[in-house]
Amino acid sequence: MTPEQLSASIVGALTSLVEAGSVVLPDGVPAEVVVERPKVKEHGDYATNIALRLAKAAGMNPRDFAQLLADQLASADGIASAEIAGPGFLNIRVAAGAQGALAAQIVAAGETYGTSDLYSGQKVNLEFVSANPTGPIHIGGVRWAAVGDSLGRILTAIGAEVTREYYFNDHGVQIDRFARSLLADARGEDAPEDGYGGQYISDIVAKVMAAHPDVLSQPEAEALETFRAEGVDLMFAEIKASLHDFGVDFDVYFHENDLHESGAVQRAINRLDELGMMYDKDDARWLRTSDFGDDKDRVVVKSDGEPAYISGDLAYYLNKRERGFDRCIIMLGADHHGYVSRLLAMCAAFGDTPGVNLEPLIGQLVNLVRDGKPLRMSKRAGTVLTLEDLVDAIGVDAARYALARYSTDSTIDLDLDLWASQSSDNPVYYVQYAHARLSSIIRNAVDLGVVIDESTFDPSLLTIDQEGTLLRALAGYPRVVARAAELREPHRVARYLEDTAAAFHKFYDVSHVLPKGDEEPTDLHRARLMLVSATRQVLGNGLALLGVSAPERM
RNA sequence: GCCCCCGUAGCUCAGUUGGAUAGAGCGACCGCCUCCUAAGCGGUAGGUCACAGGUUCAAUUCCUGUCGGGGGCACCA
Repeated sequence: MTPEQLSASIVGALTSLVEAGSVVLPDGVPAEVVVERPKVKEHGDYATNIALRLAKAAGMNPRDFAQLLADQLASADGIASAEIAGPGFLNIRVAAGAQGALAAQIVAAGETYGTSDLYSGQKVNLEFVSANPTGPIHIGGVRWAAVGDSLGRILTAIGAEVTREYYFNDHGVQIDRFARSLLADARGEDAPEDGYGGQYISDIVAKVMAAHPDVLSQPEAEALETFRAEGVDLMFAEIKASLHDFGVDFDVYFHENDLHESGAVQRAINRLDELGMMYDKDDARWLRTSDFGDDKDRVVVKSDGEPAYISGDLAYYLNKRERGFDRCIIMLGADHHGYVSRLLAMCAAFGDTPGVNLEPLIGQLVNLVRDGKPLRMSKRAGTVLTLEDLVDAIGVDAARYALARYSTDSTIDLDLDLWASQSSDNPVYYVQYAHARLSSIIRNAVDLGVVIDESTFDPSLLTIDQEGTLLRALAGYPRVVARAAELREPHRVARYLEDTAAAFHKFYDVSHVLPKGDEEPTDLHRARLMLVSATRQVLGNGLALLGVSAPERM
């Protein structure tokens, strides 16, 4: 009995009541009924407030409505009891056998347990990180690497066809600054006022000069071009490698420069022109973004004839749509939130639906703390904490988990001392430890010759509270995955795993799964082993959605 | 001035179609290993859910305002 099945039973009961004429529902019977797991054990295995919600429309007292529903439900399969409580809640207890059967279903489903087809047939473009190739990925971008990649896995789990994409800003003045910074370093000069500094600059210079020993004797413009082209390539290779080591690989690395060189920018502008969205003023070309909620119109082509930054985004968005993506999700830091309204306006100007075809997600920033004091980063001074620094300090699993377990609406403080301490304070160990314990039980079961399959599994033997709680936690997994996907909130998966790991640890503490000593295996041992197998499957599936390893031993 | 996010236990944070007695980890205190991994479990202590109104049978949740913290408001990218 899963929450979905219970929901269906309640809908069935409502339908019966309506058909019998016992109740009148002007708006019809709802397609599904939300059931929740009560916080208090006395409130049963599941509870629903559907009687409270429908009573007014039915013109009935909520408790009377609930009573009718309870009587109807009492005869339904797998339901042990349904009681009315408070103003009209319905507290439901599930028959032991009906609940335990889920364990075998999970084991049979394996890696597919929790997946669905909610987004099947949808092509989703997920753009994240997209850090400029003027330096290593710093801590701000790492949050998006962890959250974005996890969101990609979660959307895939609900059936979407996901393309992970990295927009590579290799066009514009920041690249010129980068090239000038490299040249200055090669000449032994200080970094330019608006340039970049740090050890990584010197490292790149050394590589470029090794490949082009004569670069400093080239004319200025030529030397600058050599440093630009080589430097960007080296930087980009380094970024890709860091992300790969972090478990994040993109399907497409899109170069902004290509949009300008291929004429895609001009085509996008022409399209908007045809749609009547462009106008000329003060020698510049403007897009009517204020018609679609932006504060003001935006310059697309500057008065000097150069395309403004937004022109690349116009072309890039159009390009994504032409590649067949129904949904283009872009993950941006809070320092870019001011850009959201014009992106949405741009989407609308193309005649698309903002929030559907284009969906910018804003996440708050990550602060670094050391010795209780905030750490100031400066790109110019080179005091940047990079993705690799973070991984060196706390490892990939802890880093990914730590960054993915918080709502992206919250600014997070990352205490370097705490995370570097590798202490067991980190919740990722709690979940991983549960998985390792489960794996250990399964290994021992094999050694003891205890085997379980559907034919020898008696779900009605899983009767104690901790088994029921664990089973209900496992039953909730598909819904958590669906909610995490629809709300774009991977942290829900992490929190769910912590709850489920806790339910398992509590079960482990009170019930011994395997025979002790020379005890003969019983049906109860086998039933619990099935529950253990199902739990390991769910924790493993969930950790995979976060890109965190599920260790067999710790 | 305008826009976005946040304000819940000492700390870090969960809590969505609005529900019952407010949740977890860490920290503090007291317990539990002759038995499958003690990186675990049980218990105690700790709260005006920032504040004030409003909607509702019901508000931490929705609306308005105030205060506090953070981040933004270019013919820069």
